[in-house]
Amino acid sequence: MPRNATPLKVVSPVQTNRANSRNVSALANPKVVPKTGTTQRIVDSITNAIAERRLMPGTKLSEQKIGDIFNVSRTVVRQAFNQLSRDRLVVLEPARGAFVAMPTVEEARHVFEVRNILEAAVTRQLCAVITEAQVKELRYHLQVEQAAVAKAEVSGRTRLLADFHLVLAQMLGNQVLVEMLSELLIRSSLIALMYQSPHSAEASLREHVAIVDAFEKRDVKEALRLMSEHLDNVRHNLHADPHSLDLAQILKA
Amino acid sequence: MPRNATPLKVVSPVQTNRANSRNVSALANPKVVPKTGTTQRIVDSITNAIAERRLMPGTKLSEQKIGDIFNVSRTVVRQAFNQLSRDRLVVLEPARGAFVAMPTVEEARHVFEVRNILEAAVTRQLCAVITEAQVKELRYHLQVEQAAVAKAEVSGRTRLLADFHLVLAQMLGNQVLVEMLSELLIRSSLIALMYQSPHSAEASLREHVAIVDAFEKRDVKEALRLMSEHLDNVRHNLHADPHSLDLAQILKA
DNA sequence: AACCAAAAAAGTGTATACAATAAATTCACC
DNA sequence: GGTGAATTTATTGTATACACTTTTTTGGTT
Repeated sequence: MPRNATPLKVVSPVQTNRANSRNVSALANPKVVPKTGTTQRIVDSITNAIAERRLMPGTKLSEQKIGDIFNVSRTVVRQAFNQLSRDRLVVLEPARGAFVAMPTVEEARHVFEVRNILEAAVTRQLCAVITEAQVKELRYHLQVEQAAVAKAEVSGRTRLLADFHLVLAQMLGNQVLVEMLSELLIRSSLIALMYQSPHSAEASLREHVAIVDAFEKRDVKEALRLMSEHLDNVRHNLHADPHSLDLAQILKA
Repeated sequence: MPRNATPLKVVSPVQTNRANSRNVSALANPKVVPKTGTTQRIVDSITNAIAERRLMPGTKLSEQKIGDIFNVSRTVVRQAFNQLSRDRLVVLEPARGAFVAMPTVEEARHVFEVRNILEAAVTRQLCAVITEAQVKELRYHLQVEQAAVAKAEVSGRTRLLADFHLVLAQMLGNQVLVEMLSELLIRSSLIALMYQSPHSAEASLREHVAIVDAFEKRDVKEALRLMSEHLDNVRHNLHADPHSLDLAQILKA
């Protein structure tokens, strides 16, 4: 599928970028390596890059280039790719390499359906047990979202808006649930990116506020309705044609 | 946590076991290698071994030994371990190695809670759209389960009983849902194994039959009740003390 | 100039080598 | 004889080498 792969061009690798120097540091400073999760750092970096729209769907990820950027060997990069492919953020084509995933409309629908199932359950359960302190915590989160939206901070904004849903799940104290929802949220952001949801950040934020209001009133019925509506709004505003994005990109070049 | 690891002893590796011959075949027959998913074969093999109770929780998995068994290098084994750790079937301890996971009681509770959420949704949705043909398919599956339970076929039986739940999800046609539930089912079998659920296979089968009956009558309310009860039965029969298993094993040796 | 075949280049798949860390053993000492 | 530090052994973490596959380039032909 990713036949027409856009060339790799990571915008900002977060890293001390003395790249294209092929492992000189290995001997230069033998003890400076952080040692804790070099492979995880790569996974996080690429995950962030995708979530923050710096890496476009279909982009080919070369093992050598990524390895050079992070000053590690292909072995480590390959491990990172394997993790990312388990998260469905990249697809591994045998003997061809790793590409940023391009979810189909069907897959997108399925992801949102499962999100709906999980988040409805979260809403129902949380409404029954939420405390005053937790409501305050949510209000604070909304303030942070507000700030990000106001500043037109595109990169962090998507992240923050998704985080809202994660915070709700975390309040139930079920780690398994949090992990699964987390995976779905990351995939959702990739989907939103591919199908360029026109659902504005402002609208999302408004809906989040309404949901917290319902939580505060312990109004389960209302909370469920709002949450379902919120997800529907995001889902239904997806363009059916993913190529609208690709073509725009291609025409620029 | 897996300080006291039982020594590795895979019962039947399914494989042409000319093991402990360190990659002689690499030159001997250069084209005979199946090429398609050598790493996946290892993942499946270990997954099966865990699900069928041939590999006990806490068992240390040595890269070299596994590699010798399958006649591959540690590189491939390591990839397999990474996948397995994403499925939570093995835990990777830095610089110490891979161990078959030992889920805590808390984790077990969380897994069953999420299963409950997902399977309730499956039951509700499927009840609304299930066809005659699908009911027949379920009846057939019950027959296969029956046969496995009757033959006291311990290894395949657990697998089959879990498969029932997966088939239900598959009938909704949502691949994302199937994958997530699949992960939870594998973890459930590991949990059942660790905490030695006394819930008998016969009881599970009876409950499956009752659930299909409710499906046939399109009785959503009844189906939901039965499914929830079924999961509760499995969950509540878990022993709180996982060491009962470990000690029994240790005392034998 | 367009098209196809063959050669070259680049990139992935796996094995192996070596360094770093943890486990096991030895041996001295109490 | 038991305990603990030091050494030895085993095992994991990472880099690199090489085989094989895919992609690109090149050069000849229509």
